[in-house]
Amino acid sequence: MTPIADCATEPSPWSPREAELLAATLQLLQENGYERLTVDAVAATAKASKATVYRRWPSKGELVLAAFIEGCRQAAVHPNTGSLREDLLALGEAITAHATKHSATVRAVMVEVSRDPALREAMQHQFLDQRKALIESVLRQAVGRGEIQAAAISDELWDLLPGYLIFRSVMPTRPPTMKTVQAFVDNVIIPSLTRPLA
Amino acid sequence: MTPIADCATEPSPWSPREAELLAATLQLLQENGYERLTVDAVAATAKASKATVYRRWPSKGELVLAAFIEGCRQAAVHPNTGSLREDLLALGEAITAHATKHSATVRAVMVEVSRDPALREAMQHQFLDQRKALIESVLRQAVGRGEIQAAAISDELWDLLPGYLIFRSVMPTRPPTMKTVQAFVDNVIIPSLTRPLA
Amino acid sequence: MTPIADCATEPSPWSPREAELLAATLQLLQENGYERLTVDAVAATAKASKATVYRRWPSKGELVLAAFIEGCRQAAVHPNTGSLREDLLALGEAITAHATKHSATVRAVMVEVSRDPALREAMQHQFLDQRKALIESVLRQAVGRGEIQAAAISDELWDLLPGYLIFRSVMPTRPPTMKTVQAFVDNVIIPSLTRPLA
Amino acid sequence: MTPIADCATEPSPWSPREAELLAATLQLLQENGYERLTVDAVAATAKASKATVYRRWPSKGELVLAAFIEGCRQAAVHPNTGSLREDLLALGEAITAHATKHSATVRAVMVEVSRDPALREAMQHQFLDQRKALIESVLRQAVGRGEIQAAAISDELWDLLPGYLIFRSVMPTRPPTMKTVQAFVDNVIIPSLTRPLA
DNA sequence: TCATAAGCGAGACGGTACGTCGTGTCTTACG
DNA sequence: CGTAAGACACGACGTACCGTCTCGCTTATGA
Repeated sequence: MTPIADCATEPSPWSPREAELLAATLQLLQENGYERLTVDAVAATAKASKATVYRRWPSKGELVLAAFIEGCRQAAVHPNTGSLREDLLALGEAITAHATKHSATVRAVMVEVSRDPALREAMQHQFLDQRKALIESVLRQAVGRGEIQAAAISDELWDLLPGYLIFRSVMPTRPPTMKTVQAFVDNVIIPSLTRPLA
Repeated sequence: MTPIADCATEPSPWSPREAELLAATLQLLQENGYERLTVDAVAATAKASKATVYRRWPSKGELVLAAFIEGCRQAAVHPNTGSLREDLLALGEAITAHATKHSATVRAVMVEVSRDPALREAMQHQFLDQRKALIESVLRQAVGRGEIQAAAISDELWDLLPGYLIFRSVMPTRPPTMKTVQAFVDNVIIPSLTRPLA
Repeated sequence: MTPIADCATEPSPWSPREAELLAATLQLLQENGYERLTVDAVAATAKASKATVYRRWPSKGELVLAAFIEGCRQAAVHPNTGSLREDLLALGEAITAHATKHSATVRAVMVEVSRDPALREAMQHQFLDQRKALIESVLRQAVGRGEIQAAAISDELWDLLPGYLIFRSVMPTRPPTMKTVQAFVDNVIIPSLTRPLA
Repeated sequence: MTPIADCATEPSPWSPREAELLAATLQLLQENGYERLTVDAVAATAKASKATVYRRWPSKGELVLAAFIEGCRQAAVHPNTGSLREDLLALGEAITAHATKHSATVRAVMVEVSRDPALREAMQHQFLDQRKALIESVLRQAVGRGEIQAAAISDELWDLLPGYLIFRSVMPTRPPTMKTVQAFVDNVIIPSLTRPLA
């Protein structure tokens, strides 16, 4: 079960200094959560000034979203194991690991994105589109291998795997585990993808 | 295996005055989101004073959680249609309607609950436990009717239906619709519950 | 130098319960100063309820003034030593002792009285008039004994002795002492009263 | 024995912005008294924000004391008429005018200074020391002119003139007038300073 | 002897100011 | 010119106190 990052991860659009600021943001989000994250603290941690931060990201929300997307970009995986089940497990585990580690960030992003259409836009184009493409590519490969039928691929429910796992990460009472991922893949996704179609 | 559809929803633990405050909170949350909700505005809307609010709920987070739970309690449904599919659809649609309407509140609750163990506790005992019991009762009824096997009921994934739908409500880019619910029930949950078991 | 309280001190106009409340007020004023005095604390100290306090004295200001006046009434002296100097020393020392002990109360009374004409009125009739009469009686006795001329008695400066001593009590940097009183009587008041008149 | 009448009043320690804030404070104190003065109103009057006020003066008490001291500094007089009586009248009238105009501030300062040792300290070094020096210089000039004996200068009663006049200003029932000052100087202070010494 | 009312304790309530903190804008001085 | 430092206006937070009020409980008389 070796995830293979052959897929060209597009390069970071950020200068080294900007990457530092985003990393500081991510770290502080992880430590303190969103509400206790202050732009002052981000600047101080990166030994920068608030103006430097605001010059790039005109609001706390944009900063946090940028940090989130950059964090996801860095942690991106492109499993290609030759088996649908293995691909899904790899993907699920990667998502679980990252979302659990950065659950505070995910919650913050949900809040901020819902408040600002521009952020929604950015989220869509800089993150969701890629993720959807990734999942569809995994499924199409499985179709190619004859594991599932093409008609089983749903546009409505393409985010089933990440959606449920992120829900679980974001609910602080029951963070997902590897057992969760396995049960979800074996008992939900595979049955759904291989169900008899009308 | 007693039907519970009409089971007495436990009574509100709040005095009329408190209910007013929670209703005002819920309404303002819906209108403005969590960050733009001010305790002053809650008090003003309910023609109360800030002190009156803080006497009950010592922080904005606790107020919002209480309002959320009370809102869920009032909107609670206990479907008992005699068919698993219909029960799940009814449940899913109720969850979707409520979560879509109150998505800002749900996001806020996720953030607040993750910050305070006491809120986590309250969330668990005053909300999640009931919801889990409700879903298990729906499934057990289906077992009683022979629609599914008892072994298909999973403790790990009991929140599959609400989890995914709430994820969709909370991601502002793709709110769930009735079509989403139907596809999810027919193509994911039912296949999962009726899959061949080892 | 024996101060003699032959002068009929008029009886307290307060019931025992009211006297308790005023005593509690006075004590708390002494301990905490005016700003940290709360009506709640007064009620609690006297094991009464706020309503009981407010029924008698409709505001914190009136309560404090009443407590002040009652305190002065209880500590009143009427020196009659047969010597002007001794009378003045006795009076000055009594004033000094009381005003030093209750300086916080005096400050509070000044503030409150200046804010409310009704309190000003009460202060005038229930306190200042008596005090003025007392001092004039001491001076008139001295006139009778031939110690000073009647013309030396000034209506403009009748409060010279209490005025300066209270000023000193109320300025927290230099509370008056017995030495202050003696110097003031010997070097200021007596020279003033026995100065050559035009 | 150098005349100090025209001595350079030490410059204001405040920036223009700070002076504005203190002026606003002083004006509002005069209009509303201390209790009805709000820091919000001070900030609003000076088109500043509360934080700006609190950055300089960490409490309402410190703000008010600073405003008082600055007000006194601006109104300071250094009489040098060549005659003790005239000097004292000038001083007394200046004190009376200022203390009458700002009686609410004086009362507030007494209360606040008595509550906080740091304020007491500030009051002592930034105000009382100067005032004592001023009076002693007036008296020493009179000694130089042979009007009074050096031994008549008392360290215990140096604040006789301001003390009584401020007492009168602060008691709202009998504010001092020019007649008061004249009577006090002629009938009390001069007799005291020119009394036969042992 | 009992009830009916007056006074009381307890304490919730609306209101208002406090002092704190974070955001996003701006200016100043350095490199 | 970009940056670090940090002041500033704004506005919400959570706390405290005032003066009003509504509850029951007691107690003290009048039927």
